Order: sequence, then structure tokens, then C-alpha cells
Amino acid sequence: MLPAEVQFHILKRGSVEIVPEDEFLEKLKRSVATGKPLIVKLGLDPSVPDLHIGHSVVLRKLRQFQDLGHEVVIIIGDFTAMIGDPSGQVKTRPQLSREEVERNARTYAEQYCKILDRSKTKVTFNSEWLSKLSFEEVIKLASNVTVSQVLEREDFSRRLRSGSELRLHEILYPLCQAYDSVVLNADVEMGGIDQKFNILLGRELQRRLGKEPQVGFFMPLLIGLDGKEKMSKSLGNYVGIAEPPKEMFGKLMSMPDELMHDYFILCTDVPEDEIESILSGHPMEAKKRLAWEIVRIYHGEEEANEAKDEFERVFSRRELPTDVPEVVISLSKIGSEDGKLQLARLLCAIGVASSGREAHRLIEQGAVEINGERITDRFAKVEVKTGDIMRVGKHRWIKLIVES
RNA sequence: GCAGGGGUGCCCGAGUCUGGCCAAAGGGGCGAGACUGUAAAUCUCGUGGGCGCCGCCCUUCGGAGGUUCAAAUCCUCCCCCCUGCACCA
Repeated sequence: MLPAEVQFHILKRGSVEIVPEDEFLEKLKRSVATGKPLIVKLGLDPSVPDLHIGHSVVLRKLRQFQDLGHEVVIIIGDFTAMIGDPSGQVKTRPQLSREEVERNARTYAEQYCKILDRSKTKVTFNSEWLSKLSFEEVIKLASNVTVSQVLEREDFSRRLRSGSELRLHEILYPLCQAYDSVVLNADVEMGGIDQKFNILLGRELQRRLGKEPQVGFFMPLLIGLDGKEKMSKSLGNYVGIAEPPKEMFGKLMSMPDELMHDYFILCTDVPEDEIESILSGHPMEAKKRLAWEIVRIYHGEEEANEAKDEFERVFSRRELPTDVPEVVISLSKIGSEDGKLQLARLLCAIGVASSGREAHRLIEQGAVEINGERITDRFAKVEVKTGDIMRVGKHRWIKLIVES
């Protein structure tokens, strides 16, 4: 094991806050002295089936803990997900059924294993202990927390002040999470800075129950591709860990320039001084490098190269992508006269447009090309044959397979 | 239970008092085009459906009826949501 100070230095990098810092160092020292690893906890919410690179920020930090010899425990919040989580958004998250939760939780393993060391990762479900608590025990647990403590949480106080909805079970959620820490005897709880309240409540609850309090370890939140909100699936501004390489690369290329620095720091292994030099160059080249680095982590170097090639081919040079989806069209079904058919109907049949009106719009806007020839007459009739390439907009390509 | 505020197009949100000019402002998102450094940034246009379509028609504003030549807008009943008060072993 590395000396505590060295570990501390490595781990601290990239974090926003460690509460309290000196206690964390003490724990590390003790761990080194006794040879006992720290128990580092992370709660994951199974209400979303996919992990995205926002989650990876925290997972990557956990990997560092693992590599330093500590024990990482992932808690799938299956029980809390069935209660529904106050997400900090205006609305509360839906309460999931047991089946949904289980389905989602199962897909997690393969995803976080791209980052964590599987053999060193312990996974538990918090329903294991939370579902066994009696109501009496719950009330006793709740007695350890005051209402004003809970109302300190900004999200709660704001909603209360503005007179919007706040339900009792939402207040219980942080208590569940806190109790997880008690059960696990967690030394450290990892989380995004938005988890501050919940994690510190865990610390508080441990103390009240006579256990050694955990340290809160906070990572910054990754801003999503929209450049405004934190990355989340529901906002659609995310890049999923399990997404195919080309898609991943493309999505990353669509982020605002200003985000690049954060992404380099939080999502890649590129050393800081190198990041600076990359960012001082051409923004597009920098972004390509960033996208490449991230794709490489999840899919390997070869796939990353391929994704980059594809991107340059399609968007920079505006050439055909390597694999163009094929669509079978039936002339008789669409309705043709002497082999010619209405372009607008064709677009609908392919599924590119959901209505005739939309098809007309696309055509008139100049979005439709067949074999490189733009067609702008919405009443145009075209003659198509198998192998014809249709392009709709900048990045939709279709190879036609014609049947009579 | 009582009082008040709401339910509008993918989302948010005007419009309701003073019926028609409302397929319904504005913003977001999304789509397209131009430009370019990319699915960055910026600018422009579009964003219910049907019709060979610069006009006409159809279906939309929680639900069901009604008044009217005409209703998102007025009336009746119903459903749902939120807030406050009351109740509170």
C-alpha cells in the first residue's frame, strides 16, 4: 500500500470537496497502518437503465480507490427507487415497480465493469435491509433527524417556500440512504456534489448510532451536452457508457466548445498539462481528440479510430457513411404510375417523414437528395431502383431496395 | 370537509374577464437551410393532419352535454392536480 499522504494526493485530484478532509487523511493513515482497506460506498439509482459518462466521473474515482487497495461497495438503490427519489427537479421521479428496478439493475453490472475492477467490486441491493425494517424501527430511525435538518436541504426548502408539492416519503429518502451507510459501516461515501446533503446525513446518522462517521467525498457534476444542465438521461443531454462508438463520438462532437476542459479533466486520463496544450490548438481538433479519448475508454483504440474516420468522412467531407441502412420499398404499396412514384409518399413509406405535410416540408427545405441530386419540387415524381442512395438532411442516409 | 388556484399543441407558457381576426402569442426542444471549425457558434426558415397545396377542408385547448350563425373562451354536470385552512390518536 502506498503511504497515506500519497494516496490522499492522488485521490483528492478532481474532487470538489472532501468532508472533512483531515478525517479522510486519518482514515487513510489508519488503513495503511492496519492494512485494512477503507470501505468506500457508492449508491446508484436504478430508475434509469443506462449509465452515462456523468456517472463515470464518480466511477472513475472509485476505480482509483480500488487500485489503491480499498474496497468499493456499490449499492443499487432498488428499495429507494420504489419509493421514488426527489430528483431536485421540479417533479419527483416516478415510483418504479419491482420488475422495472430489477431489470435496470441487471444491466448495470456490464456497464460499470467497463470502469471498475469487477473482481474487487461488491454489489448489494439496499432492499436487502431496508425492506426488513419494521415501521417501528423506521420511526425510531427518523427520530434521529430533525425537521429543520431536513429542511436545510435547499431543494426541500425551496419547494416548501414556493408552495409547491413536497411529499412525506421524499423526506424519508435521504434517511434510507443514510441508513445504508450505517449498515455497511462505510468509511467513505462517494457522490456528486448534489448528493452532499444525503451523504452528510449518513455521516450524522452513523454518529448518532454510535458508529464511526463516514467521510463525504464529492465529485463535480458533469454538465450535459446542452452545456446548461447536469448530464441526465431524462434531459437527453447525455452520452451513454454503452452506446456504440460512432454514436458516442458524434454526440461528443456536438458539445459546446466551452465544455471541453471539464470533460478532459473528468472523463479522460489525459494529463493536465497536455490538456492545456490540446485546448490551445484548434477547437475542432481538440474536440476530436476528446471524443477519441472517451470512445477509447469504453470501446478500445481501434473502435475509436474508426469512429473518428467515420465522423470525418460523413461530416467533414460529406461522403457516404460506411454502413448505410437499407430500406425495402414496395412499388405497389406506395402506388406508382409507370414506375414513377411520388417522392413525398416515398419519404413517408420509408419512415423518414411521419406525415405528408412533413415530407413536403423536408423537400421544400432542400433536405432531400437522391444519388446526390437535390429535389425541391414537392410534387416531384421519381424513378428509383435498388441501390439508389437517398439522403435526408445532413446525416440521414438510406439505401433503397426496390420491390415491385 | 372548507376556501382558493389550475388542467392549452413534444415541454413550458399566453389567450378565457371583453365569444369570431385562434391550428391558437412567446420561449425551449426538435427539424431543415446558409455559413463554417463539427451534430460548436451565429443567422434564417419550419414545427397538428388531408388535398397537385399560395387556397380549401378536417380534428385539436381535462371529459360529457348545452347556449350561439360562431366557443380554448359563456352555462351545467363530472374527472383530475396543486396550495392554504380545518381535522390531528
